[in-house]
Amino acid sequence: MREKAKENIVNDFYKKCRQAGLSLTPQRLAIYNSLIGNDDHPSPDMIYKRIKTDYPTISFATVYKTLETFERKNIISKVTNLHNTLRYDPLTKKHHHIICKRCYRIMDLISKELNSLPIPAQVTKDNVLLDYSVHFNVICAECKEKE
Amino acid sequence: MREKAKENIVNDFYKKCRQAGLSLTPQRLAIYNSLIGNDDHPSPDMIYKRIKTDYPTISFATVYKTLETFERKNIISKVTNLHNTLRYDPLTKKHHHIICKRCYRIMDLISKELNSLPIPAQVTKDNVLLDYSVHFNVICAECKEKE
DNA sequence: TTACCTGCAAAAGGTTTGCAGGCTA
DNA sequence: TAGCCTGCAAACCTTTTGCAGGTAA
Repeated sequence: MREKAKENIVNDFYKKCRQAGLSLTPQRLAIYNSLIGNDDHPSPDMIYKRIKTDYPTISFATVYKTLETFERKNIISKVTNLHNTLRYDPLTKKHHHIICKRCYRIMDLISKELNSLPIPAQVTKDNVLLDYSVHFNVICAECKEKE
Repeated sequence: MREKAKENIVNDFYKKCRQAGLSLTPQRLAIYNSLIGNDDHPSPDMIYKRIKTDYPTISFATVYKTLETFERKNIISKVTNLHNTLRYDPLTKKHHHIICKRCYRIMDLISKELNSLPIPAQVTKDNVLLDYSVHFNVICAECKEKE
């Protein structure tokens, strides 16, 4: 059963690569596996460390490049669109953000409706909820123009 | 009128600092002003550059420390809780995230209700909407335990 | 065989830290 | 005056880049 599940993951991966026009390499499979096998949303560094045991010569460059490729081909997703640098906001009251995925422009969005969403039980079950906000990922007018 | 508005901002700032038990310094006022005067959610680097003209000896350390202090005292807010490093997710279908503000643990949240929110007109007015997700900022069980 | 992929090393950003001197209250 | 704040410089961590050699198809 366990073996079967593993095999399915490998087959899935092969299929996804073929569809995306990507070469199959052991390194890529290892990186994919280290993501699929965990729900901890790893950083490149965490992935590098997990793989290092089986692939002692793996490099950070490969990890970074592979993750970026996977994301571009929609095989995985990136949680952190605004990781590049800290960004601050003078607005401290509850609000939401519209974020351009190309230029990282951030726009405030004040919306009564979004301020009173139903909170899923899973959120408050084990955690103390501080606040929440909705992120709208967009391509802004200016970036759309350019494309 | 203009002068009056400026004066109000300064008074506001003084009040906030007093309430927070912070010393008033010209640098802090300058940093605060550079945020209040703009809705572009600046990075520390952008703030540094804006202030450099009036305060040629300002340092990055001061900008970083001041911004962190302001945020801790709720005078401003940080847009990017997950800027520390890239984080990836094998889940590509629409979902949401529960994020611990202390340890940066990220948990997936799948919710039908949250998948069909009303989209405010402001979002689609000028931009192409790609997707959206709700971020729940929490203190997770483990971190709560520690505090 | 060809194009793509990997690994190395160096460089480039962005952020943090420690400390000495200066300023606010 | 005491304690907090600033500015400098160095260190640190994460990410990117260019290139030479290797591998998948």
